[in-house]
Amino acid sequence: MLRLFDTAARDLVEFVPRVEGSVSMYVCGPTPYDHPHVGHGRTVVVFDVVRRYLAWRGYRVTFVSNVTDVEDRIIARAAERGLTEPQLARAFEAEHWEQMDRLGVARPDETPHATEFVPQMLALIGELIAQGRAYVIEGSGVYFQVDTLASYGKLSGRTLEQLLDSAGARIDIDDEKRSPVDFALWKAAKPGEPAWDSPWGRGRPGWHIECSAMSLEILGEGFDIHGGGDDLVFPHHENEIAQAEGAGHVFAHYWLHSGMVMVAGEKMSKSLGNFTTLRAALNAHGPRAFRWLVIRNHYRRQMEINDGALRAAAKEIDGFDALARRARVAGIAAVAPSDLDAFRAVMDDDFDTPAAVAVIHGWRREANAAIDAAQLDVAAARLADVQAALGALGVVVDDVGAPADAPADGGDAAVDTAVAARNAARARKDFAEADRLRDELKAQGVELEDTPQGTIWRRT
RNA sequence: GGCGGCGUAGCCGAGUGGUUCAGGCAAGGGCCUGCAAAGCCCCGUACACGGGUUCGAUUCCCGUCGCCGCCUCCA
Repeated sequence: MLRLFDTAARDLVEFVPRVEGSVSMYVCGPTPYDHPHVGHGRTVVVFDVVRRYLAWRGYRVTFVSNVTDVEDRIIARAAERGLTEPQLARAFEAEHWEQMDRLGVARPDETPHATEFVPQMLALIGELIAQGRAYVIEGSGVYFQVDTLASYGKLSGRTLEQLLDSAGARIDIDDEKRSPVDFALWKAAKPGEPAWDSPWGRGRPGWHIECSAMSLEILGEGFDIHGGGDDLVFPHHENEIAQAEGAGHVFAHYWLHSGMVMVAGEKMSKSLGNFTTLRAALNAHGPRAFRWLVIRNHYRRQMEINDGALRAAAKEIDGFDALARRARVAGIAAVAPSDLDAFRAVMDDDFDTPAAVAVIHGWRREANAAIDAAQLDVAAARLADVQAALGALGVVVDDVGAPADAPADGGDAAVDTAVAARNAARARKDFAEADRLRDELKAQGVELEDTPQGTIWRRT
């Protein structure tokens, strides 16, 4: 039985999909107005792991993740840079996919762009007006009237009264809105802004409407899982629910939220300016170290991502590579995994990847010990378990090190020659010469290992 | 002010009412090796603080302190 922590229920609940054997999930994707940072990287990896695990567990997964390519921040940033909104959005979206590819994040089955779903949004807004849950302010836009929906606040655990209490202090009160907590579904166009025709005048969508419209359009009524970063619970996801259910639709059944990335104890955010770009982090320590660090932490907890943590994660990955390497050298053949129950049990418990890490490390040690003891059949079985579990988490193990992390620059033949020369020196007990050659190679980024089956090398 | 989360050995980080326990990284000892590297073995009685419940609490309850998130754009 797979259990997950549903934000709306505020508890662990059994996962029962809408259609047996299938999972439909929607995860809020980027608003591409700036470089992706490591916080985005974490969220995307978290849901990639969820997706992969569900698929590994036998579900047919339909994974949708949007791009909100029309939004206030894009308009503002494009104006600053003297670019058109599409130019800016496309450039940052391209960077987003580039980094996700490096991380081994599987592309979504569908990637709806807000600008391509304006008709669906207009239809949803029309339904809300027809239901009496939205109103028009001439020259300003269309607003959702929060007090028409008794259940408003159910996801984030707030009441209308609580929201109104804090609204006075926190929200700029727009005199025209019927209530400060009402939010925009459609914003009237200002000169020079991107705009579409609508029954309520030219304008553009409000921030939340695109996700309601696109998720329902693509995945249909009552789709299974909606995910995103923790900071989207309110107002974004709360408002998505209001828009969908206010118009009479059945929205997502389960809500998954991933914890924030912290920097020295503070949330990483663009407004604080304390962010590390994803590109820089991946360049410094490699994408596998990043993914592993994310996996080492439970997805709902806040976590720190920094150089020290990434370095430690990289070392663990090295250990898996080393196992694959010595398995190859020992001539171990691939076999089917045999004992994945422990892995499945912890993963079924709200995707407890840190516990899964412990399980995998146990197998790694057993595999190594079996190689030491020349019990190759045992080693092969444990190795298969390690690789199967890592594969379910999207972690690639490479027995020659990580070419994606450290691009080979050729020169293999020269290395082989040097290795042969060193072994010749060793054979005649000229260890000074042997060590000199080894040091020379090390200076070139090549490390040697002498094994019972001969010397192997890898680039560091 | 409202809602929520967290405080676990040097660091990171799971978990549980009770004989042995996460796991990783770092440090130390040993085996292996010409020396290394890789690997294996050994080694740390930690659970913020104060009460309470209990035969017994790190784990349950209450309180205190500290940190963090959301309530505003935010992954």
